[in-house]
Amino acid sequence: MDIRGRLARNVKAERSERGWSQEDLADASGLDRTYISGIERQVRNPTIVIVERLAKALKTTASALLD
Amino acid sequence: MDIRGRLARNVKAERSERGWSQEDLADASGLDRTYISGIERQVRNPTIVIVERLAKALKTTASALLD
DNA sequence: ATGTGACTCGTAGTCCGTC
DNA sequence: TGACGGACTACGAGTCACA
Repeated sequence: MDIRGRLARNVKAERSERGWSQEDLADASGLDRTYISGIERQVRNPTIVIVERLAKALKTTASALLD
Repeated sequence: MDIRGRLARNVKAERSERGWSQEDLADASGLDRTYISGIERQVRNPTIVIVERLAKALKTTASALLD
């Protein structure tokens, strides 16, 4: 599984653990809802600054999201 | 320290642990020497795919580089 | 051996939608 | 609720000459 797959898996896991929709995460992170969708479908290659924003919204770390 | 700072610190640490120049890392990762320089000076905001390439060249993980 | 500015080109990331 | 598309702007990828 490549790095995009791992990010997708971890974001989905953290998000549903909170019972959040993609839109909830979009609001919490200040990112676009379609962009969250793209990350989870592995069609996006985000920058590390974006991964950090996701991590903060999900109360975890960038490292954990890429594990 | 933000995520770019942590990446810069960890790349520098792993690189000098191997006694590698920026150019050695550039060769091993297939990236340009000046691009490596930009990452270490925190003027770049690389994508996760780039971080993965650096991690492989340094025989570590993307997670570790962002810790 | 490294820092830096400038550049082209592709894609990151946003916003509007429909299904 | 989420997949997916089109159009758009901003910025990252990748490279060079020079200090």
